[in-house]
Amino acid sequence: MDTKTALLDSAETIARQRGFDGFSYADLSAAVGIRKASIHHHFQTKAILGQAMMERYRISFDDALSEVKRGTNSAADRLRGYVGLYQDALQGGKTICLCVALSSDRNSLDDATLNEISRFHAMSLAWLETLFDDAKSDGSIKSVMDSKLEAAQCLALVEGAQLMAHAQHDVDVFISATELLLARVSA
Amino acid sequence: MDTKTALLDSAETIARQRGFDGFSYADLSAAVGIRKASIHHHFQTKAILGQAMMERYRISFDDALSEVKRGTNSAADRLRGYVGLYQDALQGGKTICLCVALSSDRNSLDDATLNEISRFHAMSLAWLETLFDDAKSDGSIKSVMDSKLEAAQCLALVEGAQLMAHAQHDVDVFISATELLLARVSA
DNA sequence: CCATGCCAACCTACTAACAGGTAGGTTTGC
DNA sequence: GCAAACCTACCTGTTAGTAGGTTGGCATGG
Repeated sequence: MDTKTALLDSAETIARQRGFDGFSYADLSAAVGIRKASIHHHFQTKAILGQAMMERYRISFDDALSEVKRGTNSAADRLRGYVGLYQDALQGGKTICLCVALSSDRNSLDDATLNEISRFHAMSLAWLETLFDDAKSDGSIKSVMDSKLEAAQCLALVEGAQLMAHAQHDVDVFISATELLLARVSA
Repeated sequence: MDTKTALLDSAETIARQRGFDGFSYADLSAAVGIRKASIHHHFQTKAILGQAMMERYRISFDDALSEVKRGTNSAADRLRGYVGLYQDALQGGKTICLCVALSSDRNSLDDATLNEISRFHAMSLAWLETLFDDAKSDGSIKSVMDSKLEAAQCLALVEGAQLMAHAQHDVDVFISATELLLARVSA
């Protein structure tokens, strides 16, 4: 496999378990099998690696969202798919969404990476807003209020649920926290 | 002021801005005005300091919750007070709840501190569950479902809203994310 | 077809800064 | 005179990052 991709893969895996400050070039070196110094050949600084990692994550998450949209018919199903993405990302409580993981260590990130996080949020909010707009039309989600606010609430909820579930290494925490949201569609 | 208290104050302030990995004994030394080595006289290890910090935070938050309960008459007012606590803790987006801050760096925490985080969650959930139980009686919050689930959802929401608001250093993100929750009481 | 040059990819060996923590001595106030 | 509180000076390990050399494959020109 391409070394650069392997580095991004390992960095993402560890970052999603331990945060941005939680992985070092030494960790990556061990995981990928090249010397620490050689990593700098692919990513000159950790900041550059961080940005590349977050950018790739945002794009692949965007793809996943498109996939959810393509594979569902109602807004309700789409919401189930969305929450499912976050639940899957938990992997039993051991890992979290990269965006949540990096948000925590915001002080060690450079502006470019922070900007990627903002773009991730904006992308998610726009996707959710469309979802709730559609829900108003197809009536598949109960008592939808302002779509923008529904989107903001929904994103904060899944991110917070992930954070808590990860803190306790228990996916049930996530399930409980999102149950009422999903109850608005499954009744 | 008591040096030990000053150390806890500084540690909490920095931890709430930058996380547990985000502050060092050197930082505390500079903030409090004693030498790095002297800090070990008060807190032998950083793990001990972390636990003491989280324990103190949990207790003082418990007090704040009691205060909210004492100062309000309806479940609705209590919920407003609760969300207000989290919004105040943001201080414009610069700091977050210590529990959210430490949850992020869970891998650098020892078991005692993780346990404090669990106790914080349990305490919050119990308090919120009572709140929603009372809301069912006094009818001051719209369409309350299962109280346990409402509590889990509410806690995840405010923690997630804090995380996002902090990531973007913008308190409005918190306000948007919690607006619909508060709309259930202010209508 | 082979010599030359070139460059990406990797290496060893190092640095300066910083982390948490320790050993052991000094100050200060009851 | 004793102990809590603080100090200087140090240690070991880890961090991101750098300097500079080696390797191996590919393209070009004779």
